[in-house]
Parts: sequence; C-alpha cells; structure tokens
Amino acid sequence: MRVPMDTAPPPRPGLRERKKRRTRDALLRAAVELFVSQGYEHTTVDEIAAAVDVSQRTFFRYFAGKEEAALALEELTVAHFVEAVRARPPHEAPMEALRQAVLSGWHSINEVVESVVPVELYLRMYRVIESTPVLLAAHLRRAAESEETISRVIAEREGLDVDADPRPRLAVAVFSGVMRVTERQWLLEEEFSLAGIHALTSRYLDQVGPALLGNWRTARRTSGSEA
Amino acid sequence: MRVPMDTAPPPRPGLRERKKRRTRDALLRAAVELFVSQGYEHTTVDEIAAAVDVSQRTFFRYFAGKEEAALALEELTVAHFVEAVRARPPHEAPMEALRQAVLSGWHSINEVVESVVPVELYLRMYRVIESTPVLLAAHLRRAAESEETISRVIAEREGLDVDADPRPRLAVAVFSGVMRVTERQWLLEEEFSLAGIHALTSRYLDQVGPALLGNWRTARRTSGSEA
DNA sequence: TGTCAATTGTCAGTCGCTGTCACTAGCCTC
DNA sequence: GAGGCTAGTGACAGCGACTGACAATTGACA
Repeated sequence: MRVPMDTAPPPRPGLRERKKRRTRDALLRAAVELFVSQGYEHTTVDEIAAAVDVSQRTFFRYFAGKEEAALALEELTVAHFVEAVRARPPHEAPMEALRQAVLSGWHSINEVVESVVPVELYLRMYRVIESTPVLLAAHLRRAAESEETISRVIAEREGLDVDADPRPRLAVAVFSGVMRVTERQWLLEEEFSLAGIHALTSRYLDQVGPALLGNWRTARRTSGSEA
Repeated sequence: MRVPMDTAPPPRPGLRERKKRRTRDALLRAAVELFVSQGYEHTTVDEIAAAVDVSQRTFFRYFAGKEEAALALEELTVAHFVEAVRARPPHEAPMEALRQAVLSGWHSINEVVESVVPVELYLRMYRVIESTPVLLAAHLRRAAESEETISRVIAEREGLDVDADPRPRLAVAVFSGVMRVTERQWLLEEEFSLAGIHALTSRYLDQVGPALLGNWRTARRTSGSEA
C-alpha cells in the first residue's frame, strides 16, 4: 500500500529484521546438526539454545516447539512442491501433473535447501525423521495437511468443487500414498541420493496400475526378484 | 507347557489378573470419557488417575502415555480389520479382499468395542482424534504401521516377497489413502453412523478408477453436485 | 537525543513422563 | 494355614518441553 505502482524490490530489511533472521537460521542449523549427530530425543532445547548462545525462551519464540525445528526444512520442500504443482501446464491430466511436479521438484530442491543448510544435512535429517516416532507422526500429519492443499489446487485446475466431487482428494490421496512408499523405500538404500528418488518415483508410479488390477499372478513373467 | 495335549480353555484368570484388567478398563473408560467431554489437551493424567482413584504412577504402568490411552480403542479396530483381511478367501484379488475386509469389519465392529465402552463413546472419540493435532499425528503413524502389516498379509496371499515386488505395498498404500479420505469425509457428517461409513466406503472405492484416468472433464455428465 | 516498541533474558510454574523405594496383597509351597 | 515370594501400587523426587509475566535491552524513528 505504501508504493502503489511499484513492484518494489525488497528494500533493505533493516538491522532488526536481519538480526532476527540470523538468529532463526542459527537456531535451525544448530538444531538440525544436533538432531543428526546425537538424535532427536537425546537433544534438549537447552542444548540448542546454548549452541547459539540464546536463552531457551528465545528458542520458543522462533519455533513453536522442538518438533517444528526438526520439520522446518521439510516445510520448505513441501511448499516448493506445492508451487511445482501450481506451475504445471493446465492441459496435463491430474495424475500426470502431480508426477511431473515431484520430478521437477526434486530437480530444483537443491537451491531451496542450500540457502539454509547443506543438502547433505538435509538428507540425513530425513532419516532422523523416519526413525523417530514422534517426528514421523508429525511428518505424516503435515503431509496430510498438504494433501488437502494440493487437492484444492487440482480441483481448481479441473474447474471442480472439492467438496462436491471426491476425485481430486482421491487422486491426491492415491498419489501421496505412492509417494510415501517411494520415500520409505528410498531411505532404506545405503547411499541415498537425489538421483535415487527420481528413479524410484517413476518406477513406483508406473506400478500403480498393475497393483490395482485383479490378477497379479498372470501379469508376472518370471516371478524372480525385480527390485 | 503345563497341559500338553489340550486346547485348554482359559481357566479362571486368577484374582490378580482380573483386578488388573478391571483397573485398566476403568482407566481407559475414564480417559475416553474425559477426552470426549472436555477435550484431550485439557485433560491431565492426574485427572484420569483421580477419576479411578489410583496414583498417576499407576496410570503410566498401564499406558505408555496419555496418547496410548486415547488410541487404545482404535487399536482394537485395527487389529479387528487386519484379522478381517486375513480371513478373506484366497481367490479374491488384493483390492477386492481389502474392500470386503473393511466392509465386513465395520459390520462386526460393535462386538469388539462394546465390551470396553459404548459404541457411542467410541464414535465420539474418533472426532476428538481427528481434531487434536498430536492425536491425529499419532493416529496416522499407527495407520502407517498397520499398512506395513497388511502389505505383508497381502504379499503372503499372493505368494510374493514384499521387498522384491512393490505391488503389495503400493496396493495397500492406495487403498489406505482412499480409506483416509473416506474416514475424514465421514467425520464431517452431522450424524455420523456406522451405516454412513459403509456407504461412503463403497462409493469412494468405486471412484478410484475414474480418479486415476486422464480426462476428468469428458467423464462428467452434468458437472453438478454429486456428493 | 529521547521516546516508543520490539526482542530478549530471567523466573516461576504446569504437565507429561521416569526412576526409585518401601509397602501391601495375591499366590504358592511346604 | 503359615511363611516366603513377587507382582502391583503409592509416594516422592526429578527431568524436559513448554508457557505466562515482568523487567531489561536495543533497534527504529522522530
């Protein structure tokens, strides 16, 4: 409202703002480093605060809880992915748009994350999340929330009312289910890389059709290992 | 080992056992009643313990945490459902077996639950879970765990290795995704009943196919409301 | 430079949860 | 059926996550 006719580039944020951002980044980085190195449960909020040399109270002013600090990186990823869905050309069918969005999302994930912590750390954090019950739970809940967001995006693309037509939510639920299986399998790999998730994603999505069909036996050729 | 050749019917459990069971049931019932009436967050463990007139310490000897007490009923349901899947005739295709299992599972849910708390309370508790972030998170994590269990059951039915063939996990993930959407929609209904979930389940499962297909527009007839 | 408001530290307190220890009460054997 | 064994419990102390309140500090802006 201050500068009506201007696409005003962000001026300088002011010292206060910069300081705040630095504190938050430092807290987040310290938290993730501690979580990755000694585990989530064995890291106290006091430790994190001490590592950045602020009071425990300050930590809670930046993060709603320990949990939020642990999932902050992932939140970036999710937002990035939702944007990717929005960016898909309108002519793509829903499932195809979702598929392309994840694939392109993983490509550009580097830039999103690297500004806060090294990607290396980001990937390690994923394992901490998967192996820590409370974090996994919180992770799944957030995933459920983004499913709702994405459902609305899809519905809008198709010109439908999410509450009248179940297909947007169903499609997204199915897609998310597959992505979770993919993600989980990916984390099991020894040296898991961004290239790995890419390949797995495509492969698993291609298997959804066969998985839904009736007769699995006849569809198999050698019944040997294929993973 | 005491009675080698006997399918020995459970003798009497002994006074100690009976007392234990009564304490647990009382705690569970009190917990659920309090959660439903005043909310999960606003109920302290001390309150629950006081309602049954035991020490707080005793509560934690029966339940790993407040959360476990809140989800204990649901655990019954899940176990019941897993059994229902196991009980399906082997000739049914995976998705069909899952579908029939839920439907038949809902039919017999009454007996499973009623022995602990009135079904009425059980249904209300579902809403508490859905509307309480930490509970919803824990709920989803448990759901993820049972997905793994069910995947193994399905794989076994089909004579496959879960780790070699992704289809069991994919099919279950897809199915679970649909069930979650169903469950969520069901809880939104004003007067939600067991009959309601039954109808919704069938309807949504039938919509999975259409939801996965490419062109949603052409498949629609009037684009009017259909929910 | 002085006022205003945002940020922070300190302190006290609640709640979930755990370890410890002594005590009571079923249970089992002789 | 008396005595010992052990499971179940209560009482207490303590930790860690989190919150509210208030005072002290510090950037912002006139």
